[in-house]
Amino acid sequence: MDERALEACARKEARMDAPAGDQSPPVNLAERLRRVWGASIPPRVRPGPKASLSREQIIDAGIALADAHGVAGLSLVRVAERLNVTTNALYRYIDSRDELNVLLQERAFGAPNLPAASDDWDENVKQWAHALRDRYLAHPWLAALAVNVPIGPNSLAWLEALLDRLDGSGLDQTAALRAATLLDGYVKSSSLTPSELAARTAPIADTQAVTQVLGSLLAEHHMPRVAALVTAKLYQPATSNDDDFTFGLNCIIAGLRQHPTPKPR
Amino acid sequence: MDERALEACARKEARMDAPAGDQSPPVNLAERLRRVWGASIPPRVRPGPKASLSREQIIDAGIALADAHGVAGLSLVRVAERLNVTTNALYRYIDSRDELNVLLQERAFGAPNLPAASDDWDENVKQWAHALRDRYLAHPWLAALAVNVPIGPNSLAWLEALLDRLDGSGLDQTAALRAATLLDGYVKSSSLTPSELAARTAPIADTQAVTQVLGSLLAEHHMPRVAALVTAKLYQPATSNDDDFTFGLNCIIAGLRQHPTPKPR
DNA sequence: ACCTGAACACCGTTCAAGT
DNA sequence: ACCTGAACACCGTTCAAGT
Repeated sequence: MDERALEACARKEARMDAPAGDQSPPVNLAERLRRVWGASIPPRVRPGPKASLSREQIIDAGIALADAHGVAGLSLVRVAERLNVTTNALYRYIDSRDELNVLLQERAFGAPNLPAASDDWDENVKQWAHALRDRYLAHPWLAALAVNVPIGPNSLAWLEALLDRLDGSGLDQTAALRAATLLDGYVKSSSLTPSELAARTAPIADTQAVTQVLGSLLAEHHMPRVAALVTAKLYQPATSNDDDFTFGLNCIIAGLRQHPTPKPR
Repeated sequence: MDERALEACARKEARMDAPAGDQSPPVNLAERLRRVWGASIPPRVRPGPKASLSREQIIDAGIALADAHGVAGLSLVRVAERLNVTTNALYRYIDSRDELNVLLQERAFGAPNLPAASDDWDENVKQWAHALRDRYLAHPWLAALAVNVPIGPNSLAWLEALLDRLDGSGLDQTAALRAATLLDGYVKSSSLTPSELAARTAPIADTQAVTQVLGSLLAEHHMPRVAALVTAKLYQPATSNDDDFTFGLNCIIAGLRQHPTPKPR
């Protein structure tokens, strides 16, 4: 009898029996924090063969892969392939796929590089938003990457920079955090390209037939406004227009200016 | 020599050779449109054994699964398991995993049920936002579901309803669409719970040690504002506060009211 | 027309070896 | 200490059968 098979089977049973058997083994967050922040730690000299890889190389490969093939094309297997290594070897350098996501996000965000702040807090915030958006546009997969609450130095530095620029607005701490969340979420969601959104991306090629069919369906179900958008070719996912972005951004900032506390600029 | 193996190999080669070999076989969108909208089509009487399943049953199972285990726990395998059927059998009813996502989204959104509109367009829009948010809160996985541009009757009905309620604002068609996109995106992104966000959800249990470590890292790197949030326990992902949502919503609407064209309410 | 069984091309992760 | 080989538990999808 194969002991290994039995063991695996037992493991599976345990998983199925678990009351809310979703949670993976708890991640040691404190440990990950140190790992993610400690990128610049000099490689310790250790006995045994020296490493053939480095975290930086793994990140490089991941970025290249994602840039070329999107989130869907990113996997540990492909990263390893690109580095001429077996997949398992990567686990000497990273914890899990999840940690790779965090590292890629950190690299793609980079440290915030903003134009010098002026006296207008709202101008400063707009600059921040455009700068962050540039990062998203440079890496279309970035907004689609599955990552938990930000814990890396770069993501947090962007948040810090925003809070700094919101200081001039006169919003109290709670309101400032809410404003920051709103702005951050807006930049991210407005940078989400539909091609990255769906796992299996479908070329929406046959627009002719589609608008035809959709148009009659919408008429049939009495949705005149959406129908108007479709026939006016306004309902096009592809065009992530820059004017669209500015519209939303201006709207949010105008709204913030309206908030009780802020002083007029 | 095994013909099958050869064939598969050839297929793989073809995939690898493809210039931008990401795209899956193009989805026939017009066909999917008909399938997604035609839920109420009476089952045709056909020769052969009658179906043991229905699209509705598959959707039921998918919803139950996602409600219980989140996006990560949703798969064709599990759906089939729950219906006492092999995975392959599902392909008699649905096109692909992608189509299942669309169907689940449609079901979870449901047809918009809104309180009667008043004279205040901004009040009407707020009601819309809260109603949609309720749908997201009822199905925490909904905001995390990977779905392309909305094409189903329910998603589009929600959009239609919003555009209808924006009519009173005096915004022109372009501005109204932008406002709708902004509002829709805000409701979605503000409903995204971090537990659904990351593929392998990590229980951020050891807050004690984490805030400790993070605090000193932030001090070291001169991020006083973020540090203040952490020590003030404000930087908690869990609490998707209702006041937070209202803040952002009010802000957006106040901003819209500021827009050149709209008439004051 | 439906469902199954078998096979395929992927995934992330773990463990026992080799050096 | 590092890397490989082998194995595992998943995924979605296709195809040739059976009824």
